[in-house]
Amino acid sequence: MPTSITRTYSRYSRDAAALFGALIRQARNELKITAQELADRAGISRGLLQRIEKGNLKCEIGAVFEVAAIVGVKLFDANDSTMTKHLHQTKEKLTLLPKSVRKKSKAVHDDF
Amino acid sequence: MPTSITRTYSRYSRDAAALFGALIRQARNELKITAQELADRAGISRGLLQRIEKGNLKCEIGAVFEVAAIVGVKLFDANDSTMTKHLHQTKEKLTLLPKSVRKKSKAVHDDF
DNA sequence: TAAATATGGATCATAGAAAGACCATAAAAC
DNA sequence: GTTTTATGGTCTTTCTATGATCCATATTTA
Repeated sequence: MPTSITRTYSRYSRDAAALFGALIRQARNELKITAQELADRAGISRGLLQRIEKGNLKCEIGAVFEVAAIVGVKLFDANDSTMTKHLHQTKEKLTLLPKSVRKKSKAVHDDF
Repeated sequence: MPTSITRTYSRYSRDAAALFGALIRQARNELKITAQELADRAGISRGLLQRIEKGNLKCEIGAVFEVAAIVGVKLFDANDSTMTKHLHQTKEKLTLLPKSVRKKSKAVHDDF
């Protein structure tokens, strides 16, 4: 076997993903929609949704975010501390937020 | 071209990933470590770190969480509202958290 | 200034994630 | 009870994200 690349994950990453998945599943159950329906709405397969809800770390983050957004589990809520805490300090991030579009001074340095 | 499956993402997912990547980059700059060094520590390539910092949604969530944890950008902080808010309501999630390990009543229904 | 280092981006091969079946069991609905 | 329906898991194929390597441009250091 030619060097299979087994990635290691920290405890924190595993816990975070597991909890995030559990939140999604809980929200889905409260909404009373089936796994198949949620998967369809997110544009993913039911199998992938299963892995997301189990906290599998080898899922693309886009799929996870989509599912989470649909059922209403959002990491980044406008009035939530997790993000806003970090937000008020820097200027770099302003270019990223949809609301405040800054005009660049001279050349294009940001590629977002 | 035989039907490439182009996935679509919601506005929210794109913004969340972009902001998350920006937070990582900001934290890395404040720590004054190079992209290569952070990538090495996370066990990923520099190219992947670049994409994470740019908010690319097609990255595995495990890699994103690892990087975030290293530089100290944590979605799920113990005393942070984003997670704890949802946490105090359900019992299902308790099996997931490292601290509170419940003993199952009879058979093994949970596979975590 | 020049030399060294860091970053952005592009290309390519491949390990592996995702889709799409499948089946078995579990849970609802009847 | 029976009949749907939902879920968990496995397997195979398709597709793509990742790592590696390259180069160009910034940025830093001497």
